[in-house]
Amino acid sequence: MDKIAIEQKWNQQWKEQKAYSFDKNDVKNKDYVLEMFSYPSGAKLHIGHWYNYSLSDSYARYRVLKGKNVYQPMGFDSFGLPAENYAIKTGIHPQDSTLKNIAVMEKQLQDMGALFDWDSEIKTCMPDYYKWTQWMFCQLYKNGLAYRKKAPVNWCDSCQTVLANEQVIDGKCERCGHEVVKKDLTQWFFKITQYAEELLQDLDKLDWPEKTKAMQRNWIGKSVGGEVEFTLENGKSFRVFTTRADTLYGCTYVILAPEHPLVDEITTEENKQKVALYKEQSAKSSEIERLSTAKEKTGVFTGSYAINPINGEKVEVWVGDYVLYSYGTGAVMAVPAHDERDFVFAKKHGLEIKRVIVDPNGSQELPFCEYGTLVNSQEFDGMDSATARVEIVKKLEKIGKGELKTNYRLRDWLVSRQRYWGAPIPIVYCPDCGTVLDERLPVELPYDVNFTPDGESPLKKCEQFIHTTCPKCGKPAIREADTMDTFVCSSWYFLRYPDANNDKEPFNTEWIDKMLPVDKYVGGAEHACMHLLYARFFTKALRDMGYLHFDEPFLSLVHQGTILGPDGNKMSKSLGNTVSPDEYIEKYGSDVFRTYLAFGFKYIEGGPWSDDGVVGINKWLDRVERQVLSAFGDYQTTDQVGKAEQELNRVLHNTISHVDEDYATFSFNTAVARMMELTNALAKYESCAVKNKQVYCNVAKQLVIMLSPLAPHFTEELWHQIGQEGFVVRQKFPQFDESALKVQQIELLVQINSRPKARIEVASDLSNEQLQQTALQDGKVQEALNGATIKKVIVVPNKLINFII
RNA sequence: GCGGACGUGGUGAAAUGGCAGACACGUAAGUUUCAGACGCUUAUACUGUAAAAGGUGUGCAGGUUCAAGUCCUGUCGUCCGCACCA
Repeated sequence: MDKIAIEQKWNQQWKEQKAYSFDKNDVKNKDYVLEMFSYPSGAKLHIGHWYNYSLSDSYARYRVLKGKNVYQPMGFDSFGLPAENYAIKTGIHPQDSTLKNIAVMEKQLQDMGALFDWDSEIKTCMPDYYKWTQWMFCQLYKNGLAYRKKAPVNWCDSCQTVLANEQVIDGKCERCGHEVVKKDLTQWFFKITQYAEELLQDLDKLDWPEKTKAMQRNWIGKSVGGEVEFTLENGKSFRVFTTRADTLYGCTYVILAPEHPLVDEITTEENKQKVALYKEQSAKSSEIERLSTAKEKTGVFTGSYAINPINGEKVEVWVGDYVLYSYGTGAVMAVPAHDERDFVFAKKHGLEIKRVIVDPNGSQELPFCEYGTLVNSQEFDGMDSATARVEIVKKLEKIGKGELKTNYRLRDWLVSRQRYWGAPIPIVYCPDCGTVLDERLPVELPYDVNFTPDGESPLKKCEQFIHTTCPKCGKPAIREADTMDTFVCSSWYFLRYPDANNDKEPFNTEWIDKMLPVDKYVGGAEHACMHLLYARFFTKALRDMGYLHFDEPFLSLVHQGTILGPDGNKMSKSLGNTVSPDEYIEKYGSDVFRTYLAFGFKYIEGGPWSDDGVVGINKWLDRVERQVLSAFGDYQTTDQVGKAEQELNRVLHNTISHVDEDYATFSFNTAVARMMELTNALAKYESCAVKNKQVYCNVAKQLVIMLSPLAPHFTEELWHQIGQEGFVVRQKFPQFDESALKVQQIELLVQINSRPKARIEVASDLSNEQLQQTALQDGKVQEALNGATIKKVIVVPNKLINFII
């Protein structure tokens, strides 16, 4: 068979005759299989795309064979920085390059032979989509989940622009290598922190890789503790957050972050210069430097004192940049005896170190950071740390100096970008009405814009865009010039797919309540704390607004592994280790390539590219073709079902049960191995002089069906060559018959003291006693036993018998 | 430092606690062919032997078990994520 020539034929016939399409009238039986949509940055599909999309499609096809009504959409995440940067470099407009890339990728994805539902295709850069992305912004704004505030962001002085976090690599600009600094700018945020607890709790409900769940837990970073109020001499007060209130009696000083607003207020005259200098220095140092654990702990004394509320002791107030203003309260109580950082700091600056916890193991060493028993803590002496960390806060609560408190490391999501190629933020600034939401959607992104970076949003210089009228009062007003992070677009696309052509609303609530959640989501692990977290946040926020009625978007998640370059490094143009799928597709066709990707790697692990096995897969498919055609050819037949037929059937059903499970768990490599075994069994049966046509043809047919998820064109062609009706995708996955696995004779391993000694042929239905008798009669066994006394006999049915002597 | 995963032939990799290396690639020999390609057959962990028998083998060291790649403890190494989060 010319595997390449038949591809176009079947792609066309499938399309024309609607070989498969999702049935909207059978939603109860729906199976929403989704792959993370792609970013059309390059012109063509790379190996990673093939690995993700073709094998997820194999899973989808498997589910169809299992009788599910599979919905598998496809689209493009088409806003974003790469297209804009490409435009800056070449002058080609991002929209032109993006749409051109999409056209090529669409063609390739169609040729792949996947079951994508093209009727619900999405392109996030088109107004009919981003209109609703803007609508999402409006809903979040109206519900207090979108707000604007001044915040430090990544700034590259050389490119004169703000950078996304992803663009900052080791503290440097990805594009020019210039050091990135923090700059205070007024930015838009989404209040994801409001959902921190639920985002954490609901992870337990999800069938996701443990690692991904762990990463999200870590990212959300819940810590339970208490806030303690310290009063200053001037009467003002501030709070610190601590998870170790049990060590409060050991607090010998407190530290404020340099950005803490109280710093200037409380610094005494003689310390002013020193503190100002320190603040300036820490502001200048890069984030990387400041957060480095290796960095020396620096700080200066403000000259002021605060009162420890638990014992009235006067402690020094310091400023130190190892305290982060963005976490907790931006202030920390220092307990040098029981915290490593405070210990180092106290040693360096000659501050008091006071032990209040004793090591249950008796060690005198400091710092001691574990739980222990309290000392020097008045009425709490003798109490264990776990109890005291709660009891001490409770006491403070009574005197109004503290409360139990839970903190999260998760920060609100900064969504504004000073960039052109994104969805405009639907906000208008009116001289009279102030900040006004603009619900005259879409707020269209203008085409003619000078997007050369100069430190300002490109849209700011676009007169026709920036000048508008106030939606409230109608007077002239100015538009927000920032666009939204592309992660906003991808935070809800899975909700749009099932209702992609709805021009009245982003989606119909009743309909997506039936279509969602996604049953199987497949995509890279790199999105663990970004896309996957944002999408969960959107789902919960929309649920609370009443637009949908489920809690989680993706019930089950699979990460495909990464295909690396042949040298074991990540494929990249700069390393020159990229491998193009095209040459393989041209030489062998997409089916061989898909099947090789299935067989050559453990799906969830990936690994370095090697094409050693491609030829082998090509050979195997040729073998399959020969065997299947041979089964439907001419030979001497019989109606008898003898040993050979039983054996062929046994292998068939063994294959069915394994392949079924393997497809379900994305273990494509072992599924192929089992089908190779079946092919070998067919070859063996072929050599029989007289054959049972019915048995033989049936096995061949079932093999074609089982193979079809991996090699759809090839199996379709075979299916018709052997005179079968209808399309393969409309067949049923073979039914497993356990009784076919039974054989009359089995080979039993005889062990003596767990050492293998002999193998004997026995009937499979013997009782344990009969087995034992049979085994003992065997010459080799007798020889090995040599008359010894048998103490114990262990029988593993159909496998082995073990004599302990 | 914290969290997650992994460690098996020349290579990709298999193994519900039950014969480690399935299935392939590669390699070697044979066969088919005018020849090559393709196909087919056989062999292929290490050691040992004329051949057997035997012995040793899943990073390392222990443990549980009749039986451990698999379970437990410790240890070394690799990869990934987070990291001054109070």
